[in-house]
Amino acid sequence: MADIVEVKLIEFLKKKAFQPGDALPKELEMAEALGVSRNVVREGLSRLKMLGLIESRKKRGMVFVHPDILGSLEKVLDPIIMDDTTLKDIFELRLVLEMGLSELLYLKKTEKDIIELERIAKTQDTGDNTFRIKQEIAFHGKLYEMTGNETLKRFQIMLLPIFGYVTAMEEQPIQGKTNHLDLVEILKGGTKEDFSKAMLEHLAPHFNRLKDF
Amino acid sequence: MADIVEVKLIEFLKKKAFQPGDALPKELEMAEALGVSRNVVREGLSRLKMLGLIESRKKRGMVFVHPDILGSLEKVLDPIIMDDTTLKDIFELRLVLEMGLSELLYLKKTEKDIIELERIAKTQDTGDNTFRIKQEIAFHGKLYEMTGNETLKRFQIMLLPIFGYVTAMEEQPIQGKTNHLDLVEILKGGTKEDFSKAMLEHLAPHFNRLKDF
DNA sequence: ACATTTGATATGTAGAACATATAAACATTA
DNA sequence: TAATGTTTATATGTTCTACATATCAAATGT
Repeated sequence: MADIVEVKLIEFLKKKAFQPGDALPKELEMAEALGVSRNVVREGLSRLKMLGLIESRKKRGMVFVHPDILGSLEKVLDPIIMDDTTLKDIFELRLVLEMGLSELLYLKKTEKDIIELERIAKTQDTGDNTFRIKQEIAFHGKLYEMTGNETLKRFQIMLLPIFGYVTAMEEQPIQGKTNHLDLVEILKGGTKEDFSKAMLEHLAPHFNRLKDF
Repeated sequence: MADIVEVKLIEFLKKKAFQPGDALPKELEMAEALGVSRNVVREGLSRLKMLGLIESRKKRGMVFVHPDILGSLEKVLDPIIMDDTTLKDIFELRLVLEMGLSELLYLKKTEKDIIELERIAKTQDTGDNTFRIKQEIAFHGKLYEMTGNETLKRFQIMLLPIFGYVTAMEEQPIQGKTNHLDLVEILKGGTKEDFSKAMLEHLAPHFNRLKDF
């Protein structure tokens, strides 16, 4: 019945429209008000703490903070403990994000970004597989970074293990016929539509993989 | 220091490669093994329970289950308690998803889906604002549903309040020059590229909104 | 052979006690 | 007076004990 307390606490926070830094009632008061032991209240508070909704400071009490919405997701987004269906869903989600990025990229890209992106793309692709993956991560990570959307970027980083897990299943990595340098060239002078098309070609091997699931 | 216990428990789960249904050691054993009181262990377990990593049954003990990765996100994804930057990020994320959907849609769409989608789109648009929003939700919700990706669909549902909150800021709703029926028509006979373009036009008012933040 | 009772066991809840850190009030000194 | 050091009250952190409750499993009775 700590679940109930948890829900009530969250409702309480939303209802009162707390500002960051505002202090919550003390544990004993809550326990009394809800008719449960301090122990149960602490369990509820502990969960909110993990969700990043509150922080506790001795003597001050619990204070409300703006939640770190991705914090909790981070803890469970691990391919080892996920079921296969969700794994596929997440893999697909990543591809959808990647495809949808074009519009934002063309809104926000700067000269400086593109130069940096080109530098990353030009890094020699040795035969080493772990290096290739690193380079892949760097390039696509930079794309997300260019959007200036921190949440999006963090989300992408969290998705990497999933991506790695799925792609690691195959021995011989299949390259799309459009590579990173092609993408950079389009970003320099081409249209959004060209970029979308090129990105699709670049991701084609992954889209094909969806059918195997 | 329940944080430490939480991390250790999660590590433990990942390390042991638990199968769903497997029982964890009992609370007292863990407490002893970790050198803390049963209370602290319970706090940690309580958090895992909230993350959907474990379920507890009396006498049986705690059993591992495949996590509901979006469950925890659901609890904190509320515009009231989010900071403005994150709010904008999430709003943007939704647009990115919507734009990236085309590829999946063209992979998975069926005759039946399109008929249903057309039915939704044809529902008369009365002047009523709340109705218009409902209809908007129904249409775009159906698009996500058509992908067959349950995680994606759930995610989209969670994003709705954010979308509603942001769009509610303006009094007079601005319609894009491409409407739902146009999109359906393209889905019937047009190409992916046409669809992407049309979707962009449809979402144009929202993309414009990004500049105001 | 089947239904019932009983007991053992692991989680759930409660309450008291003490530890610890710290904000605020108070006292001390230059 | 202002700066600094000390005390004190207080809210969270941790531990321990006791009991409630549900349920699996074995013993018992029909």
